[in-house]
Amino acid sequence: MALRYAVLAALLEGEASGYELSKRFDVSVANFWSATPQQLYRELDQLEARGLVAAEVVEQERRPNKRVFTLTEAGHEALYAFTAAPARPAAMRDELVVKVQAVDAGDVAAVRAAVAERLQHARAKLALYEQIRKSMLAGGSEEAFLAAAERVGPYLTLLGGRVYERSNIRWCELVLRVLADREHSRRPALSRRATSE
Amino acid sequence: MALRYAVLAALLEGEASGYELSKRFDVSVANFWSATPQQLYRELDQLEARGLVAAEVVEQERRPNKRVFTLTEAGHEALYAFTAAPARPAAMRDELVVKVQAVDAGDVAAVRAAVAERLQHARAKLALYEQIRKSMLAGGSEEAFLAAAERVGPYLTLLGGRVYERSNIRWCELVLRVLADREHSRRPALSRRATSE
DNA sequence: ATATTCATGTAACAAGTTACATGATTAG
DNA sequence: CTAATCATGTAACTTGTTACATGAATAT
Repeated sequence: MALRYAVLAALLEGEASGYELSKRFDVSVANFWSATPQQLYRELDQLEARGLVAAEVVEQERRPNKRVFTLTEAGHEALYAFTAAPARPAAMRDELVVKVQAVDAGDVAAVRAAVAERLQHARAKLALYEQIRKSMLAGGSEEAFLAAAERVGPYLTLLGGRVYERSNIRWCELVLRVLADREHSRRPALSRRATSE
Repeated sequence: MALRYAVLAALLEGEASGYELSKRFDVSVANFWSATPQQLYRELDQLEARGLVAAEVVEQERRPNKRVFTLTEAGHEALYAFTAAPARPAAMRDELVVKVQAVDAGDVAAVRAAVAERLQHARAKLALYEQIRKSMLAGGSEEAFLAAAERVGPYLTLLGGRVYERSNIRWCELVLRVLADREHSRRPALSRRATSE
């Protein structure tokens, strides 16, 4: 269900083609929802069929034609209704955390590498968010921005991404520290079955 | 794929029935993966068919019989291989964030209420994590625990949950502050169409 | 020359959710 | 006596992922 509204919310930022939306929803950028292009094309078709978005084919000269989508009145209403409905708690699902949970029975070096990679990624994302924030504030203060802005939602979710990545960074650093200490203090490479049987 | 390994990782903590696992994976508690009982029963059947877990029917007197699952050698190997494989980045998917993103075109009061609820939930979870942490440390220091513990994975994911809920709390408080300020400074209830058309 | 970007889609599959069904036991 | 806990499952459905396919334009 929520993908539907994420798409409608994304269209609040302005009309877009499926391709353009797929950028806004790209895992490596998205700070409020992520989805693959395939999900978006399917969802957009359904939204159009239900009349929540309107598609207009824009012919391009040197590019394939594109279908540009806009929110309809019904789409606005559906989005409004969504914000008014109760939200269910977010489910925790992160592969990396499973690896860390299983690290004692796993390949410690590989897990450390995966955490290090996540750390790098989190830092890159944080830097990106800071940049976006700067350009949103356009030289002014946060207070000024919030007082003047028509829309605060995108700014708030941006700050959410910032807070999230920061905590990611803290956790990754902590995990790396602990695993490094472990490797120093424990002589034998931990066998898979060190603790069991 | 990852649910499979999350189940195997959970069984590192000791044998369990489907029902018992469903507690460990309960959304309101899970700090490393969440899943519904139905997913678990299905996954356990598959894992058993592949020989990654072994089921033993335990007959109980005043309770329905239960199937208790344990990791097999093949299960250990599969889990090890999983930790060694590259992880893909976690996708961002949280309904509440979509509501916040759309708050300017939505029911502000309802969104505030939803954020407040999340805040409460995050505080409760944080308190739970602190309690679990305390009982894991068993009166000693973190250093002592890490030096002595056979398994550090569960402790690290617990800290992950702690860091995550803390950032959740910070964000929720921030969002509530901003939305409250907004309501004070803006006289007219924001119509859904205030900025468009 | 080759890779990347723009632009859309189909098909098959894997994962996750919801509703329903059963039935005994224990705690309030 | 009612609700919660223990314990397992089926079926239908919705979401999300992966692989494949097409094809031109631009940047390296």
